[in-house]
Amino acid sequence: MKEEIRQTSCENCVYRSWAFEKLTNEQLKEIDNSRKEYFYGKGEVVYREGDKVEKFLYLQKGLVKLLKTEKNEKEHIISIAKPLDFIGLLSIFSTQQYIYTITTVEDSIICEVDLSLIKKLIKENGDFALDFIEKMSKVFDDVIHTRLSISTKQLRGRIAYILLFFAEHIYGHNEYELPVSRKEIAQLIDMSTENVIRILSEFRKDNIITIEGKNITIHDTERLRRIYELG
Amino acid sequence: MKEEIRQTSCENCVYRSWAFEKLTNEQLKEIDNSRKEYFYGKGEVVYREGDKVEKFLYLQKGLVKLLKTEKNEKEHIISIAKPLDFIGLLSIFSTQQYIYTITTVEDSIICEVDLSLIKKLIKENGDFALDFIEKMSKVFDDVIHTRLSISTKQLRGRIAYILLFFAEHIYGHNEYELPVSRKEIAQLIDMSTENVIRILSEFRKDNIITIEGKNITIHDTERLRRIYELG
DNA sequence: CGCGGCTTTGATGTTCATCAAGTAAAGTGG
DNA sequence: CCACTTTACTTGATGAACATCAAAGCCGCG
Repeated sequence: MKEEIRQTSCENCVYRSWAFEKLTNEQLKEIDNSRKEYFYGKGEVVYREGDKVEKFLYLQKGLVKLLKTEKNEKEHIISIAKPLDFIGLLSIFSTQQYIYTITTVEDSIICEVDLSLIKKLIKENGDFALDFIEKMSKVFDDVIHTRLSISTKQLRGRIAYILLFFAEHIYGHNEYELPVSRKEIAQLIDMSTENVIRILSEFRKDNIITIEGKNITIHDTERLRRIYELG
Repeated sequence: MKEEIRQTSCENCVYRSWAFEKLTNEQLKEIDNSRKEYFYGKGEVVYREGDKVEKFLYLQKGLVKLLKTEKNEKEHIISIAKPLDFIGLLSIFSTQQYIYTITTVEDSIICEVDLSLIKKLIKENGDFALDFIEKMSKVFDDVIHTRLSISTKQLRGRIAYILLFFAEHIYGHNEYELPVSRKEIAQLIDMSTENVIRILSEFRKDNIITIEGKNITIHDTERLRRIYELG
């Protein structure tokens, strides 16, 4: 279901005013020429652990997850990325191979640019390079902050976190359709699927949220935030 | 006990052949001029959460820890850095203030360079910029990999990890003096101090290690590695 | 319509933090 | 240098938090 498409040009892309802000028009054109744009249906694998890193990827639309398979076969979700998050960036500059698997969790559009071109532009354009470093730094900070938030909290706090994460970071609404299964939530925040369900039910009984299948409505954001902060 | 010293020049520094490999002699001289070198005794605070970020730091000698204080007052160690690890790097390019506290765990020598100078050199020297990005990427990968290893394992696996970490990553010997207290180990790998002690004792009873106060000797590396890998 | 995956709830057992209490080691002031 | 205080270390006992197991309903899909 992966298929190449070409809807927009780089000039009008949201990334223009973000990652590629510092590029000259010439340089942006180079990107646009090297670039391939792909549509992926929900649940498709974009790259697999061990695949060779040759492309710089960015998510134009949709939602993806980065996951790692443990030695004991368990899958573990590192992070969920939306457009304007770098994806796959965690390793592309330091290893030859992907160390995470990237999978879509919603229909997505992903652009690929030759990594060698990005490297060339970093060398050529100092402002771009510095901007790039600053954005990398921010992304990494976020990931580490998140992992730390999760690992130091107990289950109720983690569920509160993930509910707020989708509401505030991903959708910007208190009412949304969960793009992931209960099991995926469990993999993301280090707990068992059963307990994800149990605690969601608790929150429902306490009138903090409403659940109808995948549809979540948060009624009491403040209370949820307190639960998150107190762990 | 912090005091300014000046032992070496950048030209002979180990960093020369690492972070600053791609700089010209001219540029390296700029670094050397801007640079201040400090000695810190064991246990001193280098920077505190909330301090303004103005300097790029690197550890020339010694060992430091990065820690974060939770809302509930608990301290949590993010990572332990040795020379050639970037320190404080996790945030210096994305925030105005340190989001971690940096403390020495052994006597250390730390160099400071104006961050604005590093930024200037990144803009001027593309090879340096790219090299810098690659090294950042690697450091971040390591931190994330470590956090993930720790959070998905149970206590025995975590203790095995930390014992191997010091043996292989920090000291390169199976016999070493622990630079941190049991409590600090607990803060680093998310468990209670009591259980750190209990599991160390178990490993001793099983003849995997010998403990004499702070002195650790690993007898059965392979068994430790199995414990680490199986969780 | 039946099969497999997702969801839900209850019951059970394990892992782990916490509490308590005591010993050893390491600073601190006179 | 010794009494004193504090901090680090250690072991056992208890209970809470959580994973795991089991069983059943639900839903989408071939």
